[in-house]
Amino acid sequence: MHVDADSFFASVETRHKPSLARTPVLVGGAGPRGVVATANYEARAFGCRSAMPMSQARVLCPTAMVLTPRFGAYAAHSALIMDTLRQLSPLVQPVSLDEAFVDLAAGPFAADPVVAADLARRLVYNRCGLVVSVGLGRSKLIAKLASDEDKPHGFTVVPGDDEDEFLMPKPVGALWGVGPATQATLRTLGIRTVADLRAAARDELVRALGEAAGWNLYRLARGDDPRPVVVEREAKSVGAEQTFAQDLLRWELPGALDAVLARALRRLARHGGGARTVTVKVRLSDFTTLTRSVTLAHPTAEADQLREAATAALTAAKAVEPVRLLGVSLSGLTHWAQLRLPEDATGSGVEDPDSLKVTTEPLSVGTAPGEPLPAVEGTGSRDGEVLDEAALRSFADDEPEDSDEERLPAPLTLHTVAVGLDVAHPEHGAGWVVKSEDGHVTVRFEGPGTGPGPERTFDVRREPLMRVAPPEPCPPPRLTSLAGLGEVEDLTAKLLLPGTAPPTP
DNA sequence: TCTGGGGTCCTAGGACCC
DNA sequence: TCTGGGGTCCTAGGACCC
Repeated sequence: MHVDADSFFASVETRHKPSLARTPVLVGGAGPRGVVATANYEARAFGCRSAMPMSQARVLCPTAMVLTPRFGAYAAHSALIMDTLRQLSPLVQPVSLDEAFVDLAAGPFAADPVVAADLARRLVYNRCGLVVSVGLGRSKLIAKLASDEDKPHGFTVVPGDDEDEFLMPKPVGALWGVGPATQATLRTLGIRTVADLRAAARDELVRALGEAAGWNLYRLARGDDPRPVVVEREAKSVGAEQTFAQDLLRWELPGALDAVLARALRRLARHGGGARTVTVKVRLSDFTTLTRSVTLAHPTAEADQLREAATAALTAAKAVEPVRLLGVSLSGLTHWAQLRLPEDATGSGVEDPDSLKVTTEPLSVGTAPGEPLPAVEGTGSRDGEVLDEAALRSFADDEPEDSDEERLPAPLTLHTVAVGLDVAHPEHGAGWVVKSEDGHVTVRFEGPGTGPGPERTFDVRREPLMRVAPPEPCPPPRLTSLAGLGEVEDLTAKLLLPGTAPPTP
């Protein structure tokens, strides 16, 4: 089963902001260089799409409400959706915040996949008011295409016998892994549909697309997709990047690199352990993109070492100003990290790992490679150079971004205010920022449990407004029925969780 | 209208090793 | 004496996904 929440970010927004129901909503970067992350269906009617420059979307749909993303709220809803799916089978593979594969054969519904799929959409709706599309098939390929088939609120079952009929007419671009470039290449071969693809010779595909992609498409065109549902995968890299509202000049680069690196380091700290390779990405104003990487002799979690490597990589890129984007990616991740060694042992250019081993103390007692390390701090380094949340925060302080980690509640300032954020007023209660204009913030006081609420405008220099955490996911005002699912009703009763109202007939 | 940010995977070339 | 074949690791770029 493949489950996909419909226009996920936008749906969470309208769930929390009842006054926006049935009106166009765009979620994404509201700044000059933002793009649309999600447009709801009302906005799509005007031609707005994901990945479109926000400036363009605003022209297409001037009446749309443009909201800054609230990742905390999306993560909470995502967790609830995934939890719900795990009640149908232990084998759940989240693909992103809003999407997951479920191996129903591994759960109690092995014999009733259709019931499970129906249950999935109803349970998710009743627990948080979000609508999902589900697809059922014998493979990930088919299930994913099936969930795409008639969204929103789709429910498509493709029995094994119908796979060819379902697959053949689809454009090749519908297949996972076939983007614009591959489509263009295939078009030169006269291949537009999966049927065309199936008629192509394997060697021809491999010649045109390379070993991996050619083989892959050859098999997918035949409905041959043995990929299993995998519950957990190790992260291979963590990183951060930022497109600046205005291009940076050369003298601004070191400071900007530090700030981006700080965010990457925070993610590394969350992952636990160290990294061996630092890759710096530079996008120039003409959009040409360069990457330069530095690989260390040993994985490390030390900010100084990683910063040194990042600086070296940036220098190697020989970037010419103006610079539009800077990024830092840390790869070669381990769950353990090399501590700083005495000066004489760490002289640059030490390449032979064995020569270092003698002086290397065990990193953290009782933690083997592969075992997650709770935190890097406190591993015994004396110079305090090991990653430390507080220290890192201190040099990333000037960043208004990263609201996802900010501690809430916090006073709303003109620096942190953005349309869509959750706020609270001591008298009027909880609401969200509708507008912010020269010191005056307009708030609409409503939430997932209220109807459309009233608007009020405040002078934030006088009136105390607090930024608060988003509302918790909660059942919608009207639940959908779980009746009519036959013998499984007993089971569904068991699956209903505390806090979820009983089904209405 | 002027192009986000988090990732994964693949390819090709070069260095290096046996 | 005039050039094999296996492999790994690293780097840069690019395609792709949501």
